[in-house]
Amino acid sequence: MATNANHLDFERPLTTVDVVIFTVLDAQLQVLLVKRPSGPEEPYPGAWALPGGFVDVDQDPTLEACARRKLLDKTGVKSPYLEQLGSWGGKTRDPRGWSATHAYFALLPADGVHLVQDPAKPVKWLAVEEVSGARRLAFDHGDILRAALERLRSKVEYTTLPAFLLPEPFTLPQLQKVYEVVLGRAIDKSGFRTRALAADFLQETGLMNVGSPRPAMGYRLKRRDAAVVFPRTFSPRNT
Amino acid sequence: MATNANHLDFERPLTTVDVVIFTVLDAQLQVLLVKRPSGPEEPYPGAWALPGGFVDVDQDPTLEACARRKLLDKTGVKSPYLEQLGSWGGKTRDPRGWSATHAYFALLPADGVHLVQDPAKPVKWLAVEEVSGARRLAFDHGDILRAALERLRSKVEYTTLPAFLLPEPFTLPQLQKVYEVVLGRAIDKSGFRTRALAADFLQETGLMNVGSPRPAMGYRLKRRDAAVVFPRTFSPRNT
DNA sequence: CTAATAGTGTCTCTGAGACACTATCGG
DNA sequence: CCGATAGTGTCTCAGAGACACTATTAG
Repeated sequence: MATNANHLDFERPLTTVDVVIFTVLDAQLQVLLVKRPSGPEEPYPGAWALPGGFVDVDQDPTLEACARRKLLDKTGVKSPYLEQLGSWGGKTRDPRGWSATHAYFALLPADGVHLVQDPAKPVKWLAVEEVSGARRLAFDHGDILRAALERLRSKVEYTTLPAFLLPEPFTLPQLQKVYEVVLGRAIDKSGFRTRALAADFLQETGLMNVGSPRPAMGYRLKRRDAAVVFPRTFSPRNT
Repeated sequence: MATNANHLDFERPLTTVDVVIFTVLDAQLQVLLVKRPSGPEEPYPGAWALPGGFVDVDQDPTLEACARRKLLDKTGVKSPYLEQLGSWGGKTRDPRGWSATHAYFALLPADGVHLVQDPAKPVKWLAVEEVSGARRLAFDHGDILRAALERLRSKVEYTTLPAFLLPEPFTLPQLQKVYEVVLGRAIDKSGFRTRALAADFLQETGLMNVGSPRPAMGYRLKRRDAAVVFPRTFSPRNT
């Protein structure tokens, strides 16, 4: 560490990873939130925030591994759909100093999750519509959530992403419901079915009885590692 | 800084910003590269790399401002099209320690650029096809460049992004050439024109003589701050 | 049988691809 | 007048939207 190594001797930003975890519960799109602890030096004590935290240079080999660790910590889920969302960094976003966060977003079926409660940091699902005004999130997590929602809603228009929000096997009517919940509008059944089946990403698993009069065909994903892209987007006429 | 503040007392990753700067020059898509300095403690001495470097917590208010600063340093260009690409971070990507980089990508017309040469760090344009095999980039910049290319090529299919690669005013045949260069294939003229004009993102600036027999209408962008999205993607039949 | 949900068939319309055509310039 | 480039018109076709239709179950 002689003359020339001092060029690393400057202040480094704080580095965190945050994860926007979505699911569909009670026919609503929900996001996982964690309550900030209330120590004297803690920023935003008691406020709700996205799950996340500092990168641990000893424990985390990569950013994505760090995101998966945080996800596993809170939900017990090992391999959900996970995608990088972007990064947010600046002088003022954290009162403790210049900080940069790497944001990921994850999709998972609600039934596979046992929320891991820690008395110091309660965890809960909240419908995304409820996050607003009074219920502001800590840091710039409101911005990050908005960006995640925008990304999700835009991708839902032309990919099979919503399938990752459902436990397998699922029926086409169930899948359509999820599309409608995320998009916030109704979709034509016939078009939806043609499109979904033409995309060739589903495998039949036999008829299922889901409490509705007529049983429906059950399906599971051919591949759980990536979403499939439709040739065109959904979009109502006259818009 | 008593009992409770020590929780910030751990090793922080190195934080950098890198910018993938594209232009079209000599009918080729080119990327700006900087030669790594060759000090004794420098990683990848003499190798070509993306322009970038450490975040300066005193100088940079945000990540994006940091990217713009680096861009201005090398090219003298103040406000090109700039978009976040993603982040790459891990234990092994930089021999100096755990590091995370925030990558941006920029599009600019070649004619507006005076490359700012620094004897210690030469700068040059290189056609993206030339970056490969023997000409490996420093760090994981090869991966970052690949991701930027993928993002650019995919967006070119359904947005007006390539317009940011041309000096204004430009003609539709010129714009079409840029699309073809980026996509690496020919596009039908008639379809291209209908589509471009229907997107309503161009403003006529009068006929231009560009050395071809017949003068063509010149155009400039109605808005330089964002790309416009087409209703469908380009894509040849039978694919 | 009826109600309710699953699943299909048919018509239309938009917008892209292919390609032949016309228009306008320099020499 | 000719060659070259700018710009237009016409046909077709894929795939989404709208919506009426049939199928299968529970009670």
